[in-house]
Amino acid sequence: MLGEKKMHWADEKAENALRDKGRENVVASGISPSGPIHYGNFREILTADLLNKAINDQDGDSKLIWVLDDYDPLRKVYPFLDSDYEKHVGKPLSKIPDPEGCHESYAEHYTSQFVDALSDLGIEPAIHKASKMYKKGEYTEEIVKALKNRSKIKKIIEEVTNRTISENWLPIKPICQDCKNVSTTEAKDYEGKKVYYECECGYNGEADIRNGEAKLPWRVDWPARWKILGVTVEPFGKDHAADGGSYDTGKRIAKEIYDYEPPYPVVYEQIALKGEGEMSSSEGITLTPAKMLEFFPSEIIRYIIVRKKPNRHIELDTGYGMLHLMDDFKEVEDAYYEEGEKEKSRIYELSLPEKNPRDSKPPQPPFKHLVNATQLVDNLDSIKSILKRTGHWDDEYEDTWLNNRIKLIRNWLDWFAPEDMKFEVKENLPDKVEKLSKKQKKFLGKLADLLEENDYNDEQLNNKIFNTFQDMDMEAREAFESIYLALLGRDSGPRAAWFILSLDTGFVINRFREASKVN
RNA sequence: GGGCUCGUAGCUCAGCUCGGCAGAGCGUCUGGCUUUUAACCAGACGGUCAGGGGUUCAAAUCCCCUCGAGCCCGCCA
Repeated sequence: MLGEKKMHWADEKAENALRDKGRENVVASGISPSGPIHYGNFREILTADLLNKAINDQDGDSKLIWVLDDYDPLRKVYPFLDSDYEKHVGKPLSKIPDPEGCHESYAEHYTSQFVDALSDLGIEPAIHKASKMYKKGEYTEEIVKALKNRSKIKKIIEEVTNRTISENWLPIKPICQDCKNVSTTEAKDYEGKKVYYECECGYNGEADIRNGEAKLPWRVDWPARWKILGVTVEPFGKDHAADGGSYDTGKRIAKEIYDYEPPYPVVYEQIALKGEGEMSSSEGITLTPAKMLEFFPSEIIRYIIVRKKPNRHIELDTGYGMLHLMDDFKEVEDAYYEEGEKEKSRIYELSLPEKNPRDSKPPQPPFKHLVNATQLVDNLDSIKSILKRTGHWDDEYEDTWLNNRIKLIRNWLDWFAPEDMKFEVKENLPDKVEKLSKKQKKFLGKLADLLEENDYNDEQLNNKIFNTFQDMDMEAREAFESIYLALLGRDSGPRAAWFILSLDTGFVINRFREASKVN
């Protein structure tokens, strides 16, 4: 792969990381479970996964970790929370009850949903919970160092961010033993492993830094964590990357305080939902990977992110966008199996949740076709026969593939499909039949007669339809339009003969008669 | 105040790192499949590369400015 003219962005960055950091790498993601972990957050860990994979593919020795920041305080009562969560604002997420009562804590609840989806999407990071790391004393050495170097750290933050920090500031946030808040405490002094603090709740106490009674503030926590876990590569959002942001201060704190080279950074852009704005749990604009798995094939969920460079903004369009995605994905799939463009083929490999693509090309019935078939008939065999008729299904293909795809499409139709992609056989005579001409009505009447007289197979009915309108000196379009207007209330539809035969014949006869009698 | 990303065909975008004839898919239109389409095949239409200036034999690509869209940072993480 090295030396190829076109590499995937993950391969380029992996090459850089290997050059800067050597063969052994730890790729970290640092998502915090402050609410439903959405697709925008997923970009971070997928980016990390891709880098990890790409490094290993270039003969590196890399592992993927997720530092789960569950010691982060709840910032506010998010729209999805009950108002009585007010009392938990400021407490670490691991110490707040699960809003739905099914897990040990708030953090646990949102983490576990996400972790399940991750494994379906082929990502299995080693998880390091910040709460555990603090409680087990893994941070002790770095906290002590931070406290000792408090004036240096203060100076770094002041220089990089151009702000002034109060003279007696300490780089430590104790968790109030009384009210459990971390955002309302102020460290006043320290001695050895003890920090003396005051809390807005009125409690004054001391915190032992070895067992999770205090945490480092973010700007110091991050570099400390790099050192503790040996992080060499880390993707993070542009919020951290802004001038004077936490990567800028983290870089210097890592080098000057912890004597550690900061990780190779990969900055990624946010993901927006078309028409709604950037995803953010605090705004309630969220689409989680777990939810997406109910209507997107898993490889597409990865593909959306894989195909874009991390610094490109992504606007996720779950409506028409789905059609584009499916078309585009076919192209990269073809590139892989037919030895097309290297970069596309690589995008395909990286999009699959599985380690390796299957030996032969998976089924590729056109998405729109499948959407139509799914709406037309309701069972697997009928859908299969529609696909076979158009040459899009092979008996060698597995039913499970199709079953799964149909399930996703049904959900998509219910939730996101644009109206003009949907059709349904109208229960009652559609209003649009008033568009029918005299001739068209007569034609429908004749069709009703024919259906009444005899049973037909699809070919026979198709021929009858053609004979009928040709005898009447009608245009094909005119004739078919009348059928669709009567049944669907729209002027086009699925192949008429097969469509009619998939419905109840008595129902169709009645409908055609009714339509033929409209004034 | 500072920073980032984006602006290329009706739509979604690639191309920009490293300058060399403006591209793809979808849509549309036309034709084909001796029988319709929202299957399939072929072809066509379609662009002041946001605007202006500069560098260059040569600029979508590099530099500067302007406009427009979205976002981020300012002792929260």
